[in-house]
Amino acid sequence: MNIYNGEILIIEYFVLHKLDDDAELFRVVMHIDFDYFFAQVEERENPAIKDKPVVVCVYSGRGEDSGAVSTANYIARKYGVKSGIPISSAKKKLRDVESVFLQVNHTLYDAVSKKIMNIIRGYADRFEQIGVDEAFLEVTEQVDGSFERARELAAKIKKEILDKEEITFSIGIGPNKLIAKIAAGRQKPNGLTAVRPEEIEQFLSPLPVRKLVGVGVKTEKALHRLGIKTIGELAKQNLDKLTSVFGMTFGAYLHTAASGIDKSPVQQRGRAESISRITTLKENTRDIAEMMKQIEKLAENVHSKSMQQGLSFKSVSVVAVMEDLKMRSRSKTFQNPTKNLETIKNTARILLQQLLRDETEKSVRRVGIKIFNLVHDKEQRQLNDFG
DNA sequence: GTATGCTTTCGGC
DNA sequence: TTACGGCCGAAAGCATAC
Repeated sequence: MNIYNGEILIIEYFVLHKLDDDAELFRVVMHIDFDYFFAQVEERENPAIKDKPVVVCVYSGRGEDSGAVSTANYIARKYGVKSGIPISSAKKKLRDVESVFLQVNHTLYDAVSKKIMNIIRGYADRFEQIGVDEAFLEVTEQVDGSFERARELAAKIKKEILDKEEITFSIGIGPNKLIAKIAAGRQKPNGLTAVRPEEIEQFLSPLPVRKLVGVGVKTEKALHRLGIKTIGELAKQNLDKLTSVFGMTFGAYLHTAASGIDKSPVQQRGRAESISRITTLKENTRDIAEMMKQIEKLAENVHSKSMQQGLSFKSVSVVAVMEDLKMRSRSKTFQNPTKNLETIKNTARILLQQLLRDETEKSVRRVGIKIFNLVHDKEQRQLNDFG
């Protein structure tokens, strides 16, 4: 959802008024969130590890325990192990416990995810997959607008996936995506939470403003300065005050979102918006030739993926993670889409030179590359036909 | 001042 | 030596146009 898009706001405004006239018109949306997915799949593959902490890791290849935690099961989480922390500190937290550390196996997780998604999709009027372990289902027609039937459907889906794939997940049900997503997060793992339209206010009002899509650290701080901490407090603000602080578009968005209003449709996602690869260097360096060796490999990787999917790209970006783990990036956008591998490599070299010219002190730990502003072959031909 | 769109950084998983 | 992945989309930052 692009909340800055005026067109969407106008549509929302229209639908709102339509709703006033026709009150029984509301949706039933389900959000499904697989529980600690990677670690859960590993437990399924080897049930013997189920009663121990399971930590799925990405090893960087630098030293024995260099790398970060991708996911951990709930037993490991009790010891403070969670996604993103260094493997070494996870081991420290678990030093007194018999635990299982595994390397990520994306091929396996992708295959399991695909099977499950294909089953779930069958129960939705419309289906929107978010990454490998989340999905929104529009089920209004499936359940004829009944939240009771939506609950039954959710239980049925849970049972079927447990029987067929031995995977559990948490489900949230609400009148829109915003509510369904927050609801899914309330009871985890293996939860089922439904919020009916008449329950929206009591459900949302005690929650921190940060839970709203569109509210990041900066907006949260700004709201705190105004004495607004909860969604309920935000909903009580008058529209003029919010728009005077946050601007017309964003202020109006905050106002409606805090009231639990979200008209963004459940929509089949198209192609990914970007394709990227990143890798950790064997040693920190400022030697461009050394980094380019890696970047060329990444470029070939990204390029072949884009070719498989029939995509051209208009933009290339290079990212460097410096020795202090701060991230720096530079990008370039072309006039016309291309699918040329050499364009990626040449552009990457120039961008990397630029980046190092601006960042003169630190050496580089990781390098990565990204193509974006992707154009599907068919769309491109159409554009050309009409252009 | 406000809306828009592009670039860079952040943050969730 | 305190010390960490890889991917994605969202959020923040910034430039430009009106």
